[in-house]
Amino acid sequence: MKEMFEGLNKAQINAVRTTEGPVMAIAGAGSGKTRVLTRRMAHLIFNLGVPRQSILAITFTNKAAEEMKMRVGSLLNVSTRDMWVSTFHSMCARILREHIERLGYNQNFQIIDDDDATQLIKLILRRLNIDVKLVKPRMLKSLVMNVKGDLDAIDAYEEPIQTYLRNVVPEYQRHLKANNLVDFEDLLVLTIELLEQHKTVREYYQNQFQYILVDEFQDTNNLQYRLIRLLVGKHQNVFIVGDEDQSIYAFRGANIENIQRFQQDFTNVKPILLEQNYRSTNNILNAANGVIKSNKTRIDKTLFSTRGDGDKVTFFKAYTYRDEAAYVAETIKEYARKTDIDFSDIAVLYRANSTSRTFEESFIHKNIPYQIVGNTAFFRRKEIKDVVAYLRLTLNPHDDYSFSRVVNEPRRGIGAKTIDRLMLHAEREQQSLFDAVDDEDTPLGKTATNRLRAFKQLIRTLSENLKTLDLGDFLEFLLAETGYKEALKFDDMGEVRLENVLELKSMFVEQKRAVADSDNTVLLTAVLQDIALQSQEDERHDKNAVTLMTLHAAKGLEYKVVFIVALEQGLFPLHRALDSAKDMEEERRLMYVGMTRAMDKLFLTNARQRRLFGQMMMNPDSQFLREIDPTLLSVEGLNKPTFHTPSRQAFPKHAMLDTNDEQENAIQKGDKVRHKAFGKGLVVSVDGDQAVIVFDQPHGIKTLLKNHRAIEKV
DNA sequence: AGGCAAGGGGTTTTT
DNA sequence: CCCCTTGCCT
Repeated sequence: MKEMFEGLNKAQINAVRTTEGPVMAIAGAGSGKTRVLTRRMAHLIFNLGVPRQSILAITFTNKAAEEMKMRVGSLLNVSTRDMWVSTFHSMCARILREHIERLGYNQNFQIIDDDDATQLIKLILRRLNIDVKLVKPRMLKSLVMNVKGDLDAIDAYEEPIQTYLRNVVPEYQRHLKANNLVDFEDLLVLTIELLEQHKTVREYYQNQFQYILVDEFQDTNNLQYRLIRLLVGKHQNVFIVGDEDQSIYAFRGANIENIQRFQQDFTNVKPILLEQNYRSTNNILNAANGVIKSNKTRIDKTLFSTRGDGDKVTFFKAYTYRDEAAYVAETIKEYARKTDIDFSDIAVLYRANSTSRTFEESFIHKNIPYQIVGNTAFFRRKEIKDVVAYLRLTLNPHDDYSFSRVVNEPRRGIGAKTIDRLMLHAEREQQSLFDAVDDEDTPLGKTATNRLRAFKQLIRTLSENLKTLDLGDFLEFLLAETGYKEALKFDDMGEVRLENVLELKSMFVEQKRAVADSDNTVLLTAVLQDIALQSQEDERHDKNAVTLMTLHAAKGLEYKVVFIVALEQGLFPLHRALDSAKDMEEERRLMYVGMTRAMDKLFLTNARQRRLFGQMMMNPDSQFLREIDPTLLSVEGLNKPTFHTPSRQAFPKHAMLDTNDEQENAIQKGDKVRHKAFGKGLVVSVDGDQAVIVFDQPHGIKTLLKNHRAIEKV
């Protein structure tokens, strides 16, 4: 149909119509790639008669997948419910749910999240008598994830890490498999294993997926790349969309080189370049282009927009971090008052989650509705994780991980010692904790054994009731029977927590509507899978509120007005990236991603002083600010050239007043000081609240509390 | 068993 | 500043 190409430019139409063979679309920020992807799918289905289930589209988040399905659905007026539009992880879970028994796992496998994986690693480290102070479980966990798909990679690590990995990886995998658990990485690794080892399964999917589309290709990791290669059958109809300038997930194994690899591994790759930006005004775009240009390892491309120049990019430097937050809040209020921009058109982006707090406080203070994406993700809350553990235990009583999580939650007088002993015993006897409880020769006292048996009986009761009750009722039953609900009454946050837990009910209802199967086990497994694979973005609600989130979470989104805050060297870019060219380039791409989220107006802000890790810090401006052509900037606040003439002060005074200046004359490196006892001195360095000061002889070098009243700046 | 306080250590991004 | 561990006390 004609309207399939309506409103598309030449390059976009080309991207939609070039359906056969490998195609690589390089799509700059805001170049309408989502549009291209949805139109391409619609074109395949509607114009070319491709069955809906023959298309596999990979997106970066579940939310993006849902949106894509919805758009295709409304374009064609068909149901897209069972289309294969999903993230890599969801796709893998769907495939594994079908075939995982070939790999020796049970069909009802559960997916554990990162926190759980870290905990498990920690437990294993303890078992192996490795000091968790020497190896951080978190750190080791990410290494384990890195080598999982390719055990030979362990050789490349130095000692003692190599030995740790050699010992921990097999143990960790054994634990997961024994408990019928898979982690995020397993979803990919096991699917690859399945497809590589089972020709019939591989050919089945290769035949099914006649057309494969992959979004955000620059952020695929090596396993995901391998998966794509396995799935692309003889037809070679694979369409990738990416932009190396927006690759921001290297820490998670994303490999930009996959873009080059793609061109080598597939023959006759047709390149398509989408350079017209439909999102931002030229001032914003040029500012962003200026920043990204400093990256050496990239192919130069220049986005252009026909949206006009628009406003200049505003850079505001505040005195303190609170001033900065007050400025942002004030500015937002002004927008809301003077323009037709809604709160939901505005986003505040930062490098690290911890930055959000100050802004949150300021928004509360100024009555600005806001929502924070990600911070304490719903599904990572304790109460949710507890109930999920109960639900998992109900489905599989031999899930030791869930068992130990809730055996004493709420308190049942089963302490750490008891659990530890039980675990060791179970380990020796090669059985689950659930089974070990009934053993005659456990090294446990009578009281402990009785309490454990009562818990075991509780799990049995839950399992039985799951068969008969409606899922919603079952949840209520569980909360009552386990005593969890009762315990919440004594919790300060109990009411909210109970509400959170009961939200699961609506997920049950939804799942029931989506899945024809009414078997509770199947439904519950599906809900638990959704919970495990839910991403931060997926939980965004679209109420009329300013959105606060990390730059990473902003990927793929756009807002009329965007603030990028805390632009200080050391914070963004992060100090740990400063001495690595590679990391710096990734930071810069992150900045680029952030800037290109803005449609109409971009604010860049920072503060001279910031409270960080409990200390006052003074950091210079982020170097990214210097990488922007000054003619595109409108400078306000402390750096404003005319700042000292109050009449021309662009920013409301109250933004500056609404703060407590904690130390107007904080001592810095290079300052000359006078000490009551030691006389004149020169500050050579400042570390937290301490300063190293060189005094005249005979006193010499001293480290002193910099704010002490004995010291004064001269 | 469990609660509480003190102390130490680390601070990024997340499917 | 916050999280986790540890050790002491009940």
